[in-house]
Amino acid sequence: MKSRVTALEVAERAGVSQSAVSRVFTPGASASEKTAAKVRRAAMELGYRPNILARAMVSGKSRMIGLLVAYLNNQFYPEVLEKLSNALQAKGYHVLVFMAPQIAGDIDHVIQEILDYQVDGIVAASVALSSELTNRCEEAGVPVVLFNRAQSGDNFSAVTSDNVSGGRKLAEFLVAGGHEKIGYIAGWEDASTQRDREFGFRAGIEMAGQQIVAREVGNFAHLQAAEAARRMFDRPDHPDAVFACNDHMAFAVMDVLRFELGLSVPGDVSVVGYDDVPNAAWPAYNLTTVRQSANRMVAETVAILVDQIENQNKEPRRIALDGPLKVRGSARIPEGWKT
Amino acid sequence: MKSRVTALEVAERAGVSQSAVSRVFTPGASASEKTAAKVRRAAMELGYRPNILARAMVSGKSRMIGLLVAYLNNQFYPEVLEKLSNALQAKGYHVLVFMAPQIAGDIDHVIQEILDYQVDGIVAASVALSSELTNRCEEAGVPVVLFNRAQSGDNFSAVTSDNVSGGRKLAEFLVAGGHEKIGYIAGWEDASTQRDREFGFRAGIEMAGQQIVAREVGNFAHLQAAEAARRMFDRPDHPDAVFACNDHMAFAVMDVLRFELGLSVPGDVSVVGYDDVPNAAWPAYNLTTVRQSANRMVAETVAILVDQIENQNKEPRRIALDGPLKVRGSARIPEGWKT
DNA sequence: CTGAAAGCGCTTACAG
DNA sequence: CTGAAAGCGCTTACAG
Repeated sequence: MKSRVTALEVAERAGVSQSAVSRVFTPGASASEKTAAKVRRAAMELGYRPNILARAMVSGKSRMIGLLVAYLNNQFYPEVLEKLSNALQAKGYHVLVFMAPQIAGDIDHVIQEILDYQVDGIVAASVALSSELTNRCEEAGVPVVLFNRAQSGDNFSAVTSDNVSGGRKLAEFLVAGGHEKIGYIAGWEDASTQRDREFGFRAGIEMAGQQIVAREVGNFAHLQAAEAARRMFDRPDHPDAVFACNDHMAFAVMDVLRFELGLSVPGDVSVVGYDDVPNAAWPAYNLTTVRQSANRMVAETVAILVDQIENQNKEPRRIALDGPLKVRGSARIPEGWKT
Repeated sequence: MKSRVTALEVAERAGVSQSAVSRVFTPGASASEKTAAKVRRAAMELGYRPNILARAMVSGKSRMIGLLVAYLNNQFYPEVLEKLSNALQAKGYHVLVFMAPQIAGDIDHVIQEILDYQVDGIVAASVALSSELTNRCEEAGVPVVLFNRAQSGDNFSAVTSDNVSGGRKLAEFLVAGGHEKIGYIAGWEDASTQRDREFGFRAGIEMAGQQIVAREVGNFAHLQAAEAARRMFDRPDHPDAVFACNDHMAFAVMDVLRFELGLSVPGDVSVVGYDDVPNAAWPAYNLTTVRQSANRMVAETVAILVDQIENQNKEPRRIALDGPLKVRGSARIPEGWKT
């Protein structure tokens, strides 16, 4: 193991100064074509590549973005990670991944660790940050984007879909389908997505003069959603429709209804979800849901991050993207609602 | 944005030298309890945390592991990423993620980028590396572990399941189930997992005096697997059983059989897969498969990596973990095979 | 355009 | 145990 080639070695071989080597490898720096050629030649022969960490030290830019993520078993997040990583890669950044701890209090530690790596920005997916933490990030000059989670406070940006509107659309759809006993399976109660989707859903139901007749908590988890479905549906007077707060839970609900309780979906019960993960379109589920575009959310996230990093723009931005209803066979489809 | 607190500032406030501060924050370094107390106090008051990048420069250890990954839409990989990240986090390392480009030739560039970040090790999941690249990594003293892919060459480690044995088990299972027209849907032909699983599967089939009667290529992709299923089954003399080279493809195959071609699974056709991703156990699919334990594979990967990094152990290791057959309802179950 | 010098924030021999 | 000094591999004013 011979250690890495250094800029100084390249400089010596090319017969120029270390500064010259640096300039040739720094886009936009001034170097004559003649010098550049000599340097590039020597670098090639020696197999030289600049040490990004050293560059980061002096420039103060690590070109790393910290990503804090939970719920990787929910298909939405792998998609987000893939797209985020690709979009960032295209801009010369890379993602340093941190799994969010189960205990909310431990999240602060992890954010500190992320900061220790001198990342240029942070994306926090589906986690809440204490205001103390967002303050620390602000002091450190590290922009933070909350992804798929909103939160009060004003020193960070947030990108979500319009969860209230999405919830309302689902309510209107179920009401139009003639349902009169509508249930709701909640996500994690502290999550803004859970609260907003439920708020919009209830608003839509109440607008039609109805009430939600049953409510259980599934905490965005497969097993807990299945339990919730059992409690809600293993009884004669069960609802005739249910909104599971995300697709990931809706799949568990559909499986319980069909394979444990012998109920037909959508014959006996209409099921709808939220996210439109790839699975939702698979025939086995064919789930009616609200599309939350990972593509668009990631694009907004990257745009905000890069703007804040490269233009020192300190203005936090809140984005709530509208998501269309995807009407599919897991629910009774009212006349004229087919998409 | 006030810039970060430095060790020197802490030293001044604590009335000690910069070296003393460094020692207090370096596990195992010698500092008196008295000094340590003063330093810790000053650090706390100032909100000091060591700059990991600066530490990395002088120590030569970045505590970052580069992960090159493709196929994030295959549920196996999010699970791997989550577990790998957690296991590494527990050892004080973190994962820098790079998405593998579609074009095989571009993979070399990406590995170079990974190396530029001075990672302490590399995990390449489901991608092949040119021997030139593994040589570069070796020269740079960066251990490489191929994950879920084997390859000839001798300067890197590899962790897989025993794909040959797994393929054979599936063949024996299908033969025992009385199937006489067995088909195979291949993954990406260049992948060692594809080759090994097919090899084992064929061996098992031939051991029973049979031959594979149909073969199509699904390239490990959902859409292409669906196409492959259509070609194979949209005809009267279709196979009575099929092995899709991974679960991700098997789901697509099952959906096509049931919802497009009106075939019953397992009534008309038995379907088996490989991986045992979470979805496989869901009632909608209930897929018979070979368990490839992300947990165990990740544990081996981390053990190898950490050993090579921390003990300068240069010995490459190849691990092929045995995976049990998970017998489930997507296939006709022979007497006594229920697990 | 180019080079010598300083410095990014640490750690690590080396003396004491 | 502790401090002064050197150095990790770069970039960036500063002169020329």
